[in-house]
Amino acid sequence: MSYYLVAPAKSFHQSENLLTYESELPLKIGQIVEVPFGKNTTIGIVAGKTQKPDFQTKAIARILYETPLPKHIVKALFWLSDYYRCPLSSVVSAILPRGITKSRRNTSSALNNTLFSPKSQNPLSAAQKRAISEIEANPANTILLHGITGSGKTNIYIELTKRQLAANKSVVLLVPEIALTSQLVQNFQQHFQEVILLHSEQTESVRHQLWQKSLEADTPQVIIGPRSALFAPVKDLGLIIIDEAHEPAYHQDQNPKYSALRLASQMGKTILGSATPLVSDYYVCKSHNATVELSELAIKNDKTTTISIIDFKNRADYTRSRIISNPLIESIQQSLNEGQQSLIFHNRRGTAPLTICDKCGWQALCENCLLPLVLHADKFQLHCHTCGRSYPVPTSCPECGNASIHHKGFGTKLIEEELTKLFPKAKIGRFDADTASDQQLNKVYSEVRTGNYDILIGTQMLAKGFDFPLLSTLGVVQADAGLNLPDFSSEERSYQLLTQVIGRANRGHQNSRIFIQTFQPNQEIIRFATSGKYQDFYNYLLEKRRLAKLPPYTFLLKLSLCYKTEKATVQNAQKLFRTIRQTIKSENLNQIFVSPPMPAFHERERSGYTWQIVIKAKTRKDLVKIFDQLDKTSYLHYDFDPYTLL
DNA sequence: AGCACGCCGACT
DNA sequence: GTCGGCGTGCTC
Repeated sequence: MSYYLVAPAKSFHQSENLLTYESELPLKIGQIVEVPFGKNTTIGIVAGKTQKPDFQTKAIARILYETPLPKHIVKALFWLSDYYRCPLSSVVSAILPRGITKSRRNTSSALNNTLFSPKSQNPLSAAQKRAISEIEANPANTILLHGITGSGKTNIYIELTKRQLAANKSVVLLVPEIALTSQLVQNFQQHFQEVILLHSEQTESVRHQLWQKSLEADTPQVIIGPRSALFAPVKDLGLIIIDEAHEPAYHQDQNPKYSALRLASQMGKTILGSATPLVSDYYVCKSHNATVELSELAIKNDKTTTISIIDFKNRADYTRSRIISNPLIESIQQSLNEGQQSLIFHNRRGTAPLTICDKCGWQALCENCLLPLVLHADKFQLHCHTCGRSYPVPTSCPECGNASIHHKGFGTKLIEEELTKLFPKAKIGRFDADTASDQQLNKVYSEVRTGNYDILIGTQMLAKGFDFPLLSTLGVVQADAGLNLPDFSSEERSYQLLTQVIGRANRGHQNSRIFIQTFQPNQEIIRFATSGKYQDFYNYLLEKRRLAKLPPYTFLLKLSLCYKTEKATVQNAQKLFRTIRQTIKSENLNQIFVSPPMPAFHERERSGYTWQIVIKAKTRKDLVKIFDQLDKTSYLHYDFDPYTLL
């Protein structure tokens, strides 16, 4: 009889806790087994052999797969639960596909998701060749490929992948969202026969079968998918490529909370591709001499682009419309006359984001979240964009009874109304989460591309990955929207978004005119994004981070407490705060900065009250030390290296 | 984490 | 009483 340590998919809070089971058959590390657990059974991953313990053991029920998980996946299992202090069970559940115990009927058509149509690769430019040899010569494990939009990062990914396959190694390519990057996906499918595409619209059965296919394959694989594609059990993982590595989609915000960038770096050689890297990632890679710059356009471009910044406060520019400036209107007209497209970008859905009473100051808030409700005039409803509830539009104030209800601010639906009035003959299309929920995202995508539209209105959905060959006018309605959120990453996200939007017009198809409307025309971020100078932005933000003791100069831990009542929340938050201070004192820790408890930005989410405490530390080790001494209850939520503090 | 259990204050 | 909210213990 042998004894094995098993990491179960259920219910253990402490990360080191493995369970011991007995087995007649020999087991291999990484094998997936079904084991008895309490009154039920669960699945688990074999973690190692052990001695007979001094307690009664139960026998392993069965081996689910003969083939064990590859080493890099087993390593990821323990690294994740240790680094992020999350339950081992939550990691096991994330690594294994849903419904792994079920047997699947083989529907091979669903599995053949590749559309291999061999196509010769565009020849590599000199700059691309140089970038590839720099990457290959660099001994660092994680390399940041900093390449502007249109510099041809895709070509580099394809070449690196070819070389890995030739060496019999597998490649995992992470993309933020499959639908929006489908040009990249199509390019890969044209070059590689073995591509396995993973995405959120696949059924449990298809995902399970694709997982099994890569577990049992004996040839190297190319996997394309979202952050969870890192858990594809490929043999001989040679390279992980993370495209648009600055995207928030690479941070999972439910347990196991993790950053796909950090995890990838632990699993193997990693390339981070981005035009606008996160300053923390750039800083870390730079300090390891692991950045590769690609600043030349792949295709020479003789078209001109002009950028005008238009002050929202200068009302003389807004005589024809309250929200679309005269120069932008004139440019749209010119594009219409010349049979070209205009793109109007605004990152706020709905008609109006505030509904208030002018007499008594009452404001329409969601009963659930206490956040402002957004008017959707076409449906004649108020919507909560946080929890999705909808309410009727009040005609008189529920507080004072006066009929002085007003809707303030503007969203994409109001912009659509406005443009329809200004250009009654133009074909106008609005693309945001409201239109995408009706239709499929992919359908929206093809509609935009084949586009019979004269004017496109959209949120950040349209800012990413789309190529508009006919675009000659680009308007950003309010570039400083979202810039002043009380969060350390809001400037960085505004910069990224604005850079991406501007990139839509900079593709060299047409001479194009860009109009940036803003209340803050001299704000640094707006200046850096419109001038396209990443280094200036980087230096500016890095200095701010240093002064504010924020990443990359410190590590962050966000603790939040959520109870049903405000009283319980505040009391427990204060108790938590005292415990933290005591730990710092008794452990004699230095350079730790603890914020006092404060209401979270989304204070009322999950129909409870949330307060939070943020700890900054010079070393991550100290953060872990403090965390490990706290009483863990199900009311305490925690996030190491949080992406935002909201 | 998720579940069972038992304790406690608040309310019909 | 009894119900909702909360703390505690348990899982090889």
